[in-house]
Amino acid sequence: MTNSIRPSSKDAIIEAAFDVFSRNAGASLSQVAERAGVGRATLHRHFSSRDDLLRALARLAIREMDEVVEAACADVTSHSEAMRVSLEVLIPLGDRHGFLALEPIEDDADIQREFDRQQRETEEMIEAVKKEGLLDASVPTAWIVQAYDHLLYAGWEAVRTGQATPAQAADLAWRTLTSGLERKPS
Amino acid sequence: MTNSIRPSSKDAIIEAAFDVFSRNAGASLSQVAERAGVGRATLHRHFSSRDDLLRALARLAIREMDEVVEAACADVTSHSEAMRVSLEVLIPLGDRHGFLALEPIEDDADIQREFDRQQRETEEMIEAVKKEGLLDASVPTAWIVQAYDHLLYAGWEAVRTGQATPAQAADLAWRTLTSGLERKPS
DNA sequence: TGGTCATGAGACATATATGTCTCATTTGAA
DNA sequence: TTCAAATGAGACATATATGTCTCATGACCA
Repeated sequence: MTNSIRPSSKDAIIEAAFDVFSRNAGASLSQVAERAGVGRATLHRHFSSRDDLLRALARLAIREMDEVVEAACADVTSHSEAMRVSLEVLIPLGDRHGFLALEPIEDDADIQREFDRQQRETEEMIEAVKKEGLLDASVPTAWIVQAYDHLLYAGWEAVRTGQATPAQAADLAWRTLTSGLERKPS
Repeated sequence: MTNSIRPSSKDAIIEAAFDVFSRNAGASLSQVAERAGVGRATLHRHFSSRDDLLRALARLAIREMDEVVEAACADVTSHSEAMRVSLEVLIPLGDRHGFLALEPIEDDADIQREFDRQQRETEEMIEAVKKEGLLDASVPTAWIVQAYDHLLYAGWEAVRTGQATPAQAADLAWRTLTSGLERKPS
C-alpha cells in the first residue's frame, strides 16, 4: 500500500478535533494537535487550514449521522420506532451533534444544504410520528425538534460524564420526550 | 452625580457580550464592542482584560439568575410550583444560562463555588419535588437536572428565534418535562 | 541493508487579538 | 456658556494563532 498518508494519524486528529471543538468552539489547532498526540505540522499536512479541518469535520459528522440512522432504521416497522432507534444511535455521536450545533459553518453552501436537509428530515419524521398517533399533533413540530435535539445532547452528556450507558441515556431521553418524568399513578 | 463612568455604556457592553458569547464562546472583543455600538477602547476602560469581562459576566449571570428565581418563588406554596415558575423566569435569561454552560471559567474559585451552589440548589429542588410526588423518584436526579437545563435552553432558543413567547416556551418545556409530548387519550 | 514516506520538532513570516496610550470630540451637569 | 468626564478613533506594541518550510528521525517495505 504505497497509497497515501497513514490513516491512523488523520483519524486521531479528527477524533481529537470533535472532542476539543465540541467543548470549546474557539480552541486553537495546537490544542487539537496536542489532544491527538500529533505535531502541529502533521495536522497541517492533512488539513491545509482551520477552515479546511472544520469543513471536513462537518461533512464527516453529517455523513456519520446519516449512516447510523439509516442502518438503525433498516428493520423498523414504524416511524415511531425509527424515531426511538435514531435517538439511541445518535447519542454516542453527541460530539458530532454538538459540533454541528456550535460551530458556525456559514460559508459553505454544500454543508449548509446538507445540514438543512437533516433538519428537514427530522421535521418530517416527527410529522409522521404525529400521524401514527404517538405524538400530540397539537404540539408545534418546531418545539418537538428542539426538545429532541436537546434531550439527545443531554443524553450524550450523561454518557460522557459516566452517569449512564448509551442505552440507559436513550431510555431516559425517550421517556422524557414521550411520557415525561411525572410519577405515574398506574 | 459625579460618580463614575456612565452606566449605559457599560450595560450595553454587558448585554452585547452575553449576546455574542452565548452564540460564539471564542468571539473577539472587537465583535463585542461593535455589537454594543461602542469603541474597543471604551470596552477596555470598563473591563481591563478579556478575563475581567468574562468574570464580571459570570458573576452577573449567577446573581441575576438567583434574583429572578428568588423573586418568582416568593409566593409559591410548593416546591413543584417553585420549579415551574423558576423555569418560566429563567427562560428569558437563556443567554446567561448558555454563557455559563459554554464559557469555561475554571480559574476563579469564587465563581466556581457559586456555580456549584446553583447546581446543588437545583438538585435539592428536584429532590423536594420528588418528595411532593410530582416527579418520579425512580428517575435519577442527575438526569432530571440535565433535562431541566436543556429544555430551559431549548425554550430560550424558541423565544430567540421567534417561535414562541417566553410564557409559551415555558409551557412547552414544562409539559415536556412532566407529562411528555405523547398524544394523551384523555 | 537501503530506500521511501510519514512524522516531530522547530524556525520563520504573517495575521489577528489584545492591551495601552493619545487626542480631538461629545455629553451632561453646573 | 463652561467645564469635567466619557467617549471614539486610531496609533502602537505585544501576544497568540496560523500557515509554510526545512531537517533529522523512525517506521515500514523490498
